[in-house]
Amino acid sequence: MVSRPHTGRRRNEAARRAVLAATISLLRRSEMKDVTIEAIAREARVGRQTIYRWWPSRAVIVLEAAEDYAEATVPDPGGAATDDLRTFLRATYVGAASDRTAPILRAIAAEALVDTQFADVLHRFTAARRAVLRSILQRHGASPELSEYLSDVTYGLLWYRLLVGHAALDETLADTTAALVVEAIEADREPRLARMPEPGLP
Amino acid sequence: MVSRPHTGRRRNEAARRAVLAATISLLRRSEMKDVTIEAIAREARVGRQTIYRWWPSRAVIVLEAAEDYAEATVPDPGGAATDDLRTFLRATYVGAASDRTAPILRAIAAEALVDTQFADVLHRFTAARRAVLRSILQRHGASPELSEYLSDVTYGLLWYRLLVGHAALDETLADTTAALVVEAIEADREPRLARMPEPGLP
Amino acid sequence: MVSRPHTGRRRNEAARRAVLAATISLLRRSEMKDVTIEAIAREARVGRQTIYRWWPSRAVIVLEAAEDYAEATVPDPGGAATDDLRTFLRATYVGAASDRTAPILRAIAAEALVDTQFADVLHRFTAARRAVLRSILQRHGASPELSEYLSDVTYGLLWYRLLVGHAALDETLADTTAALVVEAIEADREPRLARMPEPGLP
Amino acid sequence: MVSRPHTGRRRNEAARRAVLAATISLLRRSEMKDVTIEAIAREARVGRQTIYRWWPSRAVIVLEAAEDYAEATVPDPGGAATDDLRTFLRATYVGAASDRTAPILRAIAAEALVDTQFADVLHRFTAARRAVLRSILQRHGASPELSEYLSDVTYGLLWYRLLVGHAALDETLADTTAALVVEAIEADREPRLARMPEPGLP
DNA sequence: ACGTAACCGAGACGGTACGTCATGTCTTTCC
DNA sequence: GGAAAGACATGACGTACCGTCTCGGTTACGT
Repeated sequence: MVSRPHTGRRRNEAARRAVLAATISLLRRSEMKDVTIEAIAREARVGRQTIYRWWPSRAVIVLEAAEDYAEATVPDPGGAATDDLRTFLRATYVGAASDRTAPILRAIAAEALVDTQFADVLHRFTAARRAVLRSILQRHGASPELSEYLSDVTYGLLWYRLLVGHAALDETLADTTAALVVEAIEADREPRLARMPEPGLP
Repeated sequence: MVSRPHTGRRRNEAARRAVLAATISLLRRSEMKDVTIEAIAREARVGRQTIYRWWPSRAVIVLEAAEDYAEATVPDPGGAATDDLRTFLRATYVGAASDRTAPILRAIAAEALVDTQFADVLHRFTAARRAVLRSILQRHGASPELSEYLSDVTYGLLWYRLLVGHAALDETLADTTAALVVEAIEADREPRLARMPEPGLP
Repeated sequence: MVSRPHTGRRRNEAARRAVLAATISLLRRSEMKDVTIEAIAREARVGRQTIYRWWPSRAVIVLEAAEDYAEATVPDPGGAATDDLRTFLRATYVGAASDRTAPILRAIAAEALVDTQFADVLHRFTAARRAVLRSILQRHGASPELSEYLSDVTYGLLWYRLLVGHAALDETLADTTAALVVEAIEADREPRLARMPEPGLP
Repeated sequence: MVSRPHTGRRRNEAARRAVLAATISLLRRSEMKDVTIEAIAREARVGRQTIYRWWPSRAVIVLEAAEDYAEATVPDPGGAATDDLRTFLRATYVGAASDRTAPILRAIAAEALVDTQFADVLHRFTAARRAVLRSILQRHGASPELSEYLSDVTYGLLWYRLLVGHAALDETLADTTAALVVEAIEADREPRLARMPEPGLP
């Protein structure tokens, strides 16, 4: 006897999309603390149990919403443009800072700081981005170790301004950072001068 | 006529300290989401109303606890050691990453991401740190604009690793960053080569 | 088209009964001021929200508990026995004075005196009882107005002794009151003497 | 050695009067449940501790306020008018029902139902009133036992309407009750007819 | 006149109950 | 068997009073 491949109603794609859309919408309109599962279900006109059936936590909803959103709005993340570091950084910074995206990134960070199980969601999320940047940097001549470090520097700047909000994330910043990164790669290959002395020595 | 400056029982300093100590203790032992006002009151053996009387929100308790703690454990933040960039960065990174401090910093960031009114608390908190670093960088020869940028880079790295937790915040990282910063200052004064071409141009 | 009559989980009858039983139990064991919603929920092992969902106030819980209890313990309120006034009053007085019932009636009165919204709960509660007595009195020949007055007299005596507690509510009292009432009905129909001398009679 | 009779500041009579006046005022304006010690202190512009120093419970404040008030407003309770039953009942019912007095009587009853130690305050309070009425009834020819019973009937009616509030306490009611009482006294001396049969007998 | 003891107002303290909200689970009915 | 509706126990929220405990300041004796 052939085992039945599936019984019962299939997952309702409309409900899934309604939940993710409601999450994005709430994320933009409200503070994170008001993006409750209750509110998402209300907004999406969906049963609360439907959410619990398909997503293990609010964090994961937010993440999936963010990925869904990223996929829809950044159609070509791995295109030819990424060959050029400056273009990549400009797109990255400006995209992250946009009113549509920033609240989502901030929400993900907030959850990660509050909830352990969501911390590695953020871990994976950022790791994917760093991996892309690392490969670009290596194509620009950076060693694996250096590209690791420099992608932390690059994304650190992004998240820091996102977090603190004291200064803009714009194309100028992207260009400055691109220059810094290129400079660092070159310096790593042919050191300019004597390094700094050890602390405590004259 | 001067109205009476105070009537009635004075604020109990022991209760204040108990609340802050309980907050620090919970911050270290638990996830942020378990650091409820309820839990703080329980831990501090204090009436809940006493907390509401003196602190407007959980965020402010956490901040005050953090400041209280910083004051008690970092007795000399502006000492002679800060003359040396590398020493400063080592102390900053290692101190921030310590098991005692990291949870507090993370808690402050979490609140800032969730609560609008607390966001500028983080703003001021980080501004003070950047100001110190900026003055060090300027003593190392950086222009005001460059020191602004480089302190963002430096603290961005710190907060990024604090946030994502994918890599250590140690002395090696501090040294690498010190080198990057010094390199950037020098490059700003005597550019090494031709800059990168404009994107989109041949 | 008739809209859907109900969706979702039904009200849990066990929870309802548990709340009412807990209320009766607390009413007997404690002073009224200790019969808090908190305590009822604890005693009934029921969520506090469940109580707020179904009852608008503590007063209404107590009323429903009392009615539920009255229904369970006075199984035949409209039976043949009530044809006889004396039997009805004996049952009413002795029942009200019993250790099981008196605390409940006193508790209801206490709340009514303290809380406006509970006052009309007592209003309805007592009105139902007076209505029964009124119909008995009318079967005994009393006019509507007189039966209204006499049922106030009869229940007034009951509540007064319940309130002050200076004398018993027993069968002797019931009999005396039955006699008083019958006397009053007869006197209303054929005045004993020249009360106010009828015009035209000697 | 003779113990010192008193040292230190004397009790502030103004504060005492302010508390009692505030209590009477609140009793009239609010529900009993809003007459909190907090509210009394606020209204009287008096420290809360001053209340706790002199009065053991809210009930006692209410009682003292009531006595204070009665003394001030009912200068001659035992005048010649009490010779006449109807006049006495009219004054009693209308006085009790007045907007100034009813809230106070209700408050006393409420406390008596809730607080055991205050129950006999109500006991004594009502006993004094019944004693007056009893002596009037005996002057109208009632036996001691009958006058006991009839004064319960008379005051029962009063308190019942005060408690339930479903009907007025006015001069008509007083007259009707006076007639009922007179009728009962006469019937007790020369029974009209055969009494009712024992319940349960054929 | 001066000490000192008790009173006064104000108000902080640890508690407890309030009524509301969101959580994650369970149940019912419809599709 | 998926989905919407909605009841369930739980527990934190922020508020109001409770009764107690300081506080400075104010009387009003007794020396």
